[in-house]
Amino acid sequence: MEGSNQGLRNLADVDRIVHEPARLMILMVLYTVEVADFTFLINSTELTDGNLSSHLSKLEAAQYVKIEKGYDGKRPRTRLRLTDEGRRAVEKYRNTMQQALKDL
Amino acid sequence: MEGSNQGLRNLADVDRIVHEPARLMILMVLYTVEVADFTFLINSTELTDGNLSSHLSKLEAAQYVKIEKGYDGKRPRTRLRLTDEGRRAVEKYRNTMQQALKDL
DNA sequence: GTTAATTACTTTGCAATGCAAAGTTTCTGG
DNA sequence: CCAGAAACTTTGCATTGCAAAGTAATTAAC
Repeated sequence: MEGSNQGLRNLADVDRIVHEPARLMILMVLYTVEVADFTFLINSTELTDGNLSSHLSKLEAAQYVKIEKGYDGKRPRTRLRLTDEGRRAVEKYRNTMQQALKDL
Repeated sequence: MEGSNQGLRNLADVDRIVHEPARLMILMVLYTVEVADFTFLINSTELTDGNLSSHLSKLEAAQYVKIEKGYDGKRPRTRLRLTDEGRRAVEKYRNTMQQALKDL
């Protein structure tokens, strides 16, 4: 078997997009609810609107979330959901971190 | 009981000193071996000497590791070890992350 | 014995990042 | 009307992590 520091080595290249706490919170919410709007994410993560917006842009650029802009009547309503790639990234991240922390 | 997003909320203020992958690797090594020298840490983390040095300085500034400079014959030898505070920080970090990732 | 290379670090330079604050646009209440 | 509020986006800036360069002492080569 490999040495017990295998989990440790994997930390060197964790996905920084996912690793950032604010984004991990966003991703965790989207992982479980499947679709959420901007306001819901503010409430569940307690991020400021500015930070939520910029993190969502990063997640979109990484192709981890899809941003669907629409309207609820006349008010803008943005809906967010994980892409398949985003879902895989979250799962990979979870495995990496759990493995690393397990034998710590 | 609290909602299941309690673990999520705790992510908002994870200890960034510990959260940084390079430093987490260093801390994990020191957590298990109790004392290590600079060269050993280069080998076990595969960080470059420059990065190891600067991360160790940060960990020292945070009072998470103690840097003991000495000599092995004529060659300089720096020994690193976790402080009690550093050990507690690692344990707290592990708990926070495991809790957050558990129900993801 | 002088030069070259290695060891063991530290410091510097810089592009990228996260957060707060300011800005924008549309809507609603009095 | 017009003063906020809602729903975002953009800007500004201090902080960071990494790579590359620098330093100082030691050993190796010739």
